Amino acid sequence: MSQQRHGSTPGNAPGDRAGAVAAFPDLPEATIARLPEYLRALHNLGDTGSDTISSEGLAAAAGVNSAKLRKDLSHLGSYGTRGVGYDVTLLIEQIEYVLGLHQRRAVCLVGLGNLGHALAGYDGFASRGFKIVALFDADASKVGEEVDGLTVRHIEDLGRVAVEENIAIGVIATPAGAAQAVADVLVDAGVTSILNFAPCVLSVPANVDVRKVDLAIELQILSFHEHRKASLIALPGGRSATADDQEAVGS
Amino acid sequence: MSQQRHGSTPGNAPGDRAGAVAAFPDLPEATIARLPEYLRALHNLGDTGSDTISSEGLAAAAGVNSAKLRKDLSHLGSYGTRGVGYDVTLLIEQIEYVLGLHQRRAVCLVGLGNLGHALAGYDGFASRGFKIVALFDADASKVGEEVDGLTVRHIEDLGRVAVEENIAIGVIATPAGAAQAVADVLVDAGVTSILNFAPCVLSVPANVDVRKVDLAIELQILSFHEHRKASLIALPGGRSATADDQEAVGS
DNA sequence: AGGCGCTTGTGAAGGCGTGCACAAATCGCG
DNA sequence: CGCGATTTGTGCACGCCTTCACAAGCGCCT
Ligand SMILES: NC(=O)c1ccc[n+]([C@@H]2O[C@H](COP(=O)([O-])OP(=O)(O)OC[C@H]3O[C@@H](n4cnc5c(N)ncnc54)[C@H](O)[C@@H]3O)[C@@H](O)[C@H]2O)c1
Ligand SMILES: NC(=O)c1ccc[n+]([C@@H]2O[C@H](COP(=O)([O-])OP(=O)(O)OC[C@H]3O[C@@H](n4cnc5c(N)ncnc54)[C@H](O)[C@@H]3O)[C@@H](O)[C@H]2O)c1
Repeated sequence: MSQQRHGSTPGNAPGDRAGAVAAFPDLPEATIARLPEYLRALHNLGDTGSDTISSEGLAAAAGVNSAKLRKDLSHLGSYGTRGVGYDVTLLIEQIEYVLGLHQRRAVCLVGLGNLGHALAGYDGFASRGFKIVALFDADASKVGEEVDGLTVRHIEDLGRVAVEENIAIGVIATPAGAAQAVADVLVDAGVTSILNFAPCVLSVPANVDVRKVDLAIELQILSFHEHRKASLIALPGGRSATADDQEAVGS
Repeated sequence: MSQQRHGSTPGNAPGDRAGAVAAFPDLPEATIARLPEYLRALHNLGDTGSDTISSEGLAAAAGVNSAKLRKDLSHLGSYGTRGVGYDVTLLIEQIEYVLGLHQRRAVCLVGLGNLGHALAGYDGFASRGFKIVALFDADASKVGEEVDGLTVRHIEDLGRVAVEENIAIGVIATPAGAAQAVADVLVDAGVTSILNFAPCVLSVPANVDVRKVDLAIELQILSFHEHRKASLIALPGGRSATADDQEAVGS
């Protein structure tokens, strides 16, 4: 993960694709994580009339502080007009370009169980710049099954198909025990981004990015806050009179 | 959200439930988010022999820095032995107590579409201290359906059932357009923690915690890194010779 | 043309989180 | 009983991120 900094050429507009292979402003990770939120808010706003949006308005729609929003957007090079706001369509274009959404990314999904089926049928992929191009499973009884227009293939074919379809992102929806093995297969096939739904840590080469979605972690964080809230609040309001350090569910 | 610090009474073991209503060490959010990871790693290690685990070993299993792990654990009050490590079962007990997992939390799920069905059938809830006690949907054709041992109820009944079952956590798996309305219903019913799968921001009172899981955001973050990697790397190794600023998917 | 109100972009300050490096503590063994 | 090996707990420094506050810039109205 080499870093690269360049103070010059701030005008890196989506229009001038000529020298577009050039370097990237190295955005803070925190900013990158928020750009998709801004993008969604912009798309929602796009329908509702106005051509421009103020940082205050967009920040409200995205649920963040307006100063933060301005700083985030300033990192990708000033596309607002003082006294007016940001041009909605231009800003959408700019953010989509930075996120690499100007090209449709090929995604494969591994593991067609409970969760895998839901993901395969999810239209949120296509509507946001991604396309599921292949489904894989190890279970012979699943291979050949047709899911949402795609035929489930055996995981052994992953290496070949990944190259054919130029797959960049792999989604793992297998049990935790199989996840590392699947990750290895994906890495061998040249996939450099992995989204992992299995509750386990994956070890991959440094050039591969892994993000994980763990339902249990989210719930446990919420549980902590419940616990804290219940232990701090004495008994004002609501039905919280029931002591927290007792049974919550019937049995 | 008042803060409270106490240097005394470091022995706040999960055993002495007598004065357990007392204050909480105000843990950093970042630490809280990692505790579930440690817990999972500990459970995995629990089966494999040894009674104690070193910070180095546990850190490796959880995929974090060992210094970070020690600092995290130190926040909940020193349960390790110098020269030896941490007692596995004791540490599990302690973390589970801090996370409020000593009691089983009642969870309800709203929206039994594609994703909702997968979540309802997920065994990762029960195995980690949660219990789905009710399912809700607005679609009359879904109400009455039996899913994984529970009957889908109409969302109008949510208020009543939430009190009956003492529901603390609500999971939203409806389309984005309905999510805010569902959140309002949950809040009115006294639910103070929400896990939101719909791609939208929810506005709730300050005492309600919301966490969101957004697939599209995760993918777009990965997409950004793909874009960056492709624009930085010239053409060494792999099959990355294909220019990034071109088509990725067939059409 | 000039002034006024509005909004962006950013300097600076403060807070939070991370990781190093080491002192303190404990165990096992001779 | 003492010593060395080992591992925890933490002081400290550094960097990232957030937030405030305000100057600079832009458009509109008179
Ligand atoms: N179901 C949910 O709502 C949910 C929610 C959050 C996380 N998860 C996690 O997602 C993962 C999948 O959950 P699920 O409920 O769909 O499980 P599942 O058992 O229903 O499905 C797992 C699928 O993976 C396939 N598989 C197993 N080993 C494989 C391998 N080596 N290569 C390819 N495919 C393989 C199986 O054949 C099966 O089809 C689990 O790790 C689970 O913890 C599930
Ligand atoms: N399917 C996935 O894999 C997936 C992944 C990530 C996020 N999501 C998100 O999760 C949500 C659900 O996705 P889905 O694919 O299951 O959609 P879906 O359309 O299949 O299911 C939505 C369900 O919500 C119910 N519903 C609608 N309005 C309601 C209301 N006011 N009260 C109660 N129930 C109501 C509908 O009757 C339906 O059963 C969406 O917001 C989607 O963006 C889905």
